[in-house]
Amino acid sequence: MKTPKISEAVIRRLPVYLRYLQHLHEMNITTVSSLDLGQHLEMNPAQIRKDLAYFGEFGRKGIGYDVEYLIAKIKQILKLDRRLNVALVGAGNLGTALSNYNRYTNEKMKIVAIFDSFPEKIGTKIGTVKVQPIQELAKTVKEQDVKIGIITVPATEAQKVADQMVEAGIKGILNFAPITMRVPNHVYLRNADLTTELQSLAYYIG
Amino acid sequence: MKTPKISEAVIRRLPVYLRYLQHLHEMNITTVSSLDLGQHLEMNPAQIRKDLAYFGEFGRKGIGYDVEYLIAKIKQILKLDRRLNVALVGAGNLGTALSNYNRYTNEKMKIVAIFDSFPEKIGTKIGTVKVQPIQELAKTVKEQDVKIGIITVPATEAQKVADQMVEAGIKGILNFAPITMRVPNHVYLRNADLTTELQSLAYYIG
DNA sequence: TAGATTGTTAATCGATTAACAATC
DNA sequence: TAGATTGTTAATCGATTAACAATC
Repeated sequence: MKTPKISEAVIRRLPVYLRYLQHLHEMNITTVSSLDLGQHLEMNPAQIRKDLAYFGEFGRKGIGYDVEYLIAKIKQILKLDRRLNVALVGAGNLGTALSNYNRYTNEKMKIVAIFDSFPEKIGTKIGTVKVQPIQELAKTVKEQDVKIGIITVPATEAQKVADQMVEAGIKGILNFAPITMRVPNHVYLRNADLTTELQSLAYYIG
Repeated sequence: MKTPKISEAVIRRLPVYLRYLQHLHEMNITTVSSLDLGQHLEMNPAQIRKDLAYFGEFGRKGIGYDVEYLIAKIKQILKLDRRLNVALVGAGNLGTALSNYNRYTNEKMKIVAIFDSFPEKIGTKIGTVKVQPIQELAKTVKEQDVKIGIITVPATEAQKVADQMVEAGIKGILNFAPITMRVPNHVYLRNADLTTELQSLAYYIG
C-alpha cells in the first residue's frame, strides 16, 4: 500500500526512531524489536509497529527489525535520502546555531545560503557559507534550487521575510519568530516558537 | 471548578492566544470574540472557547472577551504572574539566543544563571548574566531558587548535565540536545530538539 | 518445535467540532 | 427587542492501545 493518510504525529515520531536507530547502529547492534525501542524511547511498542507499518513491512515476525535496513527505510520515507537545500534568513545567534547543526554531518539536507539585512553581517562566514544581503534571496533560491526557508529574524521582520520566501518560490517555511504568519496554502508552514515553548513550561512547574 | 485534567495540547495553545491578545492590546483593541481569534490564529472558535472555559468564565455572552482581563487570566493560568527562575547550561549560540529572548521584557520568567564547561566562556557576560563554571550549578540553583533548567550543550554532555540538574533539585528541564534523556518521574521533561523538527519537515517538501 | 515478535484488526480513549440554550 | 456570542453538551473524528493470528 502507498501512504493512506499519515498524521503529523506519526511523521514527527519517525526522526525520533531514526535517531535511536542510528545510535544502535553506531554500537554495532544489528537487530531491534519494537519492545526494545519502546522501552528506550518510553513509547508504546504497538504504536511504533503501527507507525512503521503505514509505510511497509519492514520487520520480521519473531525476529524484529534490522537496524540498518530500518534506518534506510525511515530516511527514504522522510525523503532524507535526497538532496534538500535550505536557506536561512537571520544570521543571529539562533540562525548561527541552526547553521552549525548539520555542518559536519553527511546529511542530504543542507543550509546552502544565509541572509541578513545587517550590513556588518554581510560577507562574514558561518561555517563555509557566506552571509548575503536579503535582496539576493530570490536570485539565490532559484540558482541553488532552495526548497526550504528558515526564519530566525526578529518578529517585526518575520512576515516580510516570509512573503519574500513565498515570492521566491520556496515550498516550506520553518518559522522561529513569535508571530502568527500568513502564507498561501501551497506553502507548508511550521512554527517552532521557543517563547511559547518556554511559557507553556511554566504551567507544569510554578 | 478548579482544573479537571487539562491536556498538554490545551496548555500549548494558551501562549499562542496570549501572544495575539498582547498584540491586540498594543493596538488598543479592548474586546475580542472567539470568532475573531479563530480567524486570526486559523483555529476553530469552539476550541478556543472550550480551552478557556476549562479555567473559568472569562467572556461575556453577546460581547466577547475583554482583552486585558483575558491576558491577565492566561498569565495566571500559565503561572507567568509569579517569579520563575531559570538556569541555562551551554553558552553556545543556541544558549545565547535563548538568553537574549526575554532580556528586555518584563516577564517574570527569567534566565538568572548561565553555565558552561569551556574555560574561555567562564566570566564572560550574556546580557547581564555572567557565565559560571558548571561546577557551581548546584550551589547557584539553591541560592537563586532556580526551578527550570535549559540544556543547550552538545548531545554527548546532555545526560550528565540533566543528572546534575536533577541532583540540584530542579523541577523541570527543557532539553535541546538530540538525545532521549532519562529523568526521574518527579522532574518534568520537555524536548525541543531542532534536528527532529527539521527532519520531519523534509517529508512535507521533498 | 517452542518462543518471540511482527502486522493488523478491534476496542478504547481522548481531542476536536457542531450545535444550541442562556444571556449580554 | 434583535443580534451576537459565550459556555457547555452532544456528536464526530482521530489517535492510541490491546489483542492475537501469522510466521520467523
